[in-house]
Amino acid sequence: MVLTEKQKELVEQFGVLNEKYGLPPAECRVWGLFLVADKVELTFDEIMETLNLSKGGTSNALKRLQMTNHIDYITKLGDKKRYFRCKLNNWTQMTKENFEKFDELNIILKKILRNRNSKTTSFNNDLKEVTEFLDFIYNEMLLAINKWEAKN
Amino acid sequence: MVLTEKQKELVEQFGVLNEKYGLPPAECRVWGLFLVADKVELTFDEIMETLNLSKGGTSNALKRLQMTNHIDYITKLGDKKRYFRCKLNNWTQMTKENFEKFDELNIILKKILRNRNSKTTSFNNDLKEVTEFLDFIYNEMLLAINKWEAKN
DNA sequence: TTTTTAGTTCACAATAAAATGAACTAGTTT
DNA sequence: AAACTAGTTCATTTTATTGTGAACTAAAAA
Repeated sequence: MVLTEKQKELVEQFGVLNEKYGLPPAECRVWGLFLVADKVELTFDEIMETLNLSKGGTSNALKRLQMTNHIDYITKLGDKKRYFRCKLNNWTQMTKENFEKFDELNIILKKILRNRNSKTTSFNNDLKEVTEFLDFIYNEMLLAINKWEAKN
Repeated sequence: MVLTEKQKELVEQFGVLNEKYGLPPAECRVWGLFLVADKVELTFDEIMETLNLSKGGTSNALKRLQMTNHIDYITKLGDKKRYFRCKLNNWTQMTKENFEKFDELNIILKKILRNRNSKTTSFNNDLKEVTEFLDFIYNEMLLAINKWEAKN
């Protein structure tokens, strides 16, 4: 499979952004490839050759993308190859999970607040307000996702 | 400054969580220390000694936390030392910036969508729906933050 | 039953990120 | 001006993360 310059550029842009969130470069590129490719089903070798990855690297990236639910694969009768596909119907779920992680921080902040020395009143009040803000936002997020799901 | 076991535990928990978001361990611990400490103003040496960090490491962590607007410092007349403090009044701003980053991904997805081969109709429609969902959530987020700011 | 195909695993190499601490700067005190 | 204090910088080391490719497994074809 040959990518246009534009496709390559988009794979890299998508990659760089996701690397900022801690994904390994190879995994970002594979995910990006699925998003820009002219077809929907990609084989192991196509991915490996198009992105110039090693076998191990390709295998690892695909494994991780499956574990994180970004891709899956189908098989075809009388054909040993796997046909990998990008899943796009899981973004509300993914986003929800993102907000759960956001909430985890708040959970720790609340624990910290409960254990603080009561003498630092002003700081404690400010921290309390932060946790209330985060509670509020988290809740609004869940409402927003519900609203979207009701509409669609 | 001596931390209780509970305080140490909270620093580590806060640290591990933030490391997941890509912050260096030392920086996470310094930030955490500010959150659990029994006092609000901490000096360079207190931080360094309490967390067993090197001078360079401490300096670097403090620099980064200042750049990201999590801490600042005050000085006192006839005293060369800096008194570092954790800022808690910037969380709505921080949260807003987080959502901007979230929106960056959507911006790339929209670019990708515009460049896709029109033959993969179903995939393209799914991708379009993802971008619409992300648009919707981003917008709801901004509304939620405004709502909070109006209330407070 | 040998060979080919499709992919995984894993020891190792390459690269990148973080921490260390000695040498430095710049302000203070003596 | 010498000595001290508070913190920064930066070359080096330490540690952790990624990627590589050869050896492997397991299924299918010859």
